[in-house]
Amino acid sequence: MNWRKERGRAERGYHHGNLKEALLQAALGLIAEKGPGGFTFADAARMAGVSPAAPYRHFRDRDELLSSIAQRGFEQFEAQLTQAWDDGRPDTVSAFERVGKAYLAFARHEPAYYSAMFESGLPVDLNPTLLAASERAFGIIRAAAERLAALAPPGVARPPAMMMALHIWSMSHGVASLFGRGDAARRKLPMSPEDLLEAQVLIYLRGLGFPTDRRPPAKDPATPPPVPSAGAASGAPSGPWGAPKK
Amino acid sequence: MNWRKERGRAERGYHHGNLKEALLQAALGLIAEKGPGGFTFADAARMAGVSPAAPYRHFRDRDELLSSIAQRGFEQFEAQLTQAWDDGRPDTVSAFERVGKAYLAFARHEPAYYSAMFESGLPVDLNPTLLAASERAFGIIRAAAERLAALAPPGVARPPAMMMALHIWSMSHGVASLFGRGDAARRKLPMSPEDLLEAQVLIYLRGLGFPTDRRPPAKDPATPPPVPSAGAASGAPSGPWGAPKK
DNA sequence: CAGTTCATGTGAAAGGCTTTTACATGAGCC
DNA sequence: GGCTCATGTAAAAGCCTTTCACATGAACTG
Repeated sequence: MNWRKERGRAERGYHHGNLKEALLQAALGLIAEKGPGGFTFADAARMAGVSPAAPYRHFRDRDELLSSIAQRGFEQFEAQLTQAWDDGRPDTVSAFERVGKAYLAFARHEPAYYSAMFESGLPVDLNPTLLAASERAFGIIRAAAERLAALAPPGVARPPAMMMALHIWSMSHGVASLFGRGDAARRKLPMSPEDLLEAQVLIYLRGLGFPTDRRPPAKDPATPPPVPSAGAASGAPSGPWGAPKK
Repeated sequence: MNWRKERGRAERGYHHGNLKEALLQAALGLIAEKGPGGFTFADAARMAGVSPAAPYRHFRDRDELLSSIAQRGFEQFEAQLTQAWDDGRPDTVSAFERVGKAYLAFARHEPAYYSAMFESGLPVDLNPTLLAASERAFGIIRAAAERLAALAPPGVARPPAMMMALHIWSMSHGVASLFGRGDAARRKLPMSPEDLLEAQVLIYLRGLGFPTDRRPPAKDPATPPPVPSAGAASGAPSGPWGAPKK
């Protein structure tokens, strides 16, 4: 993948040859460890072994670099969600839950992208390219919600898919933002973010009339389906429920 | 309240007299308009009419000022939630929903506090005072959840209150972060954040077995209770549901 | 009331970051 | 070989943060 960086600039020659990419990678690393506010244009340049002015040949300013990272983040995000959704296979409900897990997994494993996308203060709405990428990612959730809504129990009126999608997005984003990051600066939980979100989504779907006590073909015995509303100490590997720990 | 600021420094004399407070207010304004990252220690000093070094007599550094704002924010937040909860009057469910609305109202009307609290990248967990304030605020939600859990329908097993509280917090925070801010840099919605959250919470509660189709004493005819799961074009003043607007 | 003390503010300076501008280098192309 | 243009450099201006020695004056003390 990288084939000619990270060498003393003596061997590098005057031209870097891959600076734009090197800057993006450097910035990604810096954001991961110091947050989107702590990242510095000059630092990225230093890390790539070029002068502080060199990055301006590739990005108008610091914000444009940040936008590029957010852009790329939304693209990867969309790819992850698409893969998780897998067009609803093997069944809509379990694929839907996979999407939720993928959301959390992205926030956890790509904190730098996630920060750039959602916490950098970038005006997403004012950047058409970025906005489009963001909407493509949300589109996956909406498509999934549409398929799910079509499955709504026969008797009841069908829930609006757009609303469902927004609800699912809010839940995922809320859990991810408050508890889902790998970094230390988050709150302690009596259960994993994944379990928290899964229970929440199941309760929500049940509220829409979906039968969620399904325990389908038991295709994966390694992950016992949690009992969302009641059973208390279910499969959660963490501490017991109601311990306030205050 | 303020009684001797905002005058040419000629009249002010050598000592400001109220600098700490003035700095907090200035910072609050700056954060509101430029985000927690855009706010500058020097700007706050200038706005208060003192030299750039003066703030260091009141805050160890820029981060401590930010922490103070977050701290104050959590305190106000707690107060708002407490008032909204009103110890569960007149009935637990409607008080509960008022808490959700108060969460959104805070995010919307106090964007500067909200940013400092949740988006400034401050390590809340590492600041005991801040952590305590944050937990006091969350405590209101937890207390409300506990009262609500106690009301769970008789037949079913009682849902864990802590989990409910975390779910409600996630939903509120997700909606507020994604759609709830007054500033421009957020996404468009086919409905108000308030309606979106209310529907979500109602569906969630129904999923836990609560009867949510209650239409109580109709104490306030001005706000028609939305039909959460179905009826589509309910009382929402915005556009129709399913219009993707893509 | 005079004198002292100490919190609070000032000015200057060091060091870093951002961004611009003129100039240097060399890769790709006749 | 010589041109051209993308890419990098050096230097400089301007702003921010933070520190340090020093100034001011409000409050206390006798």
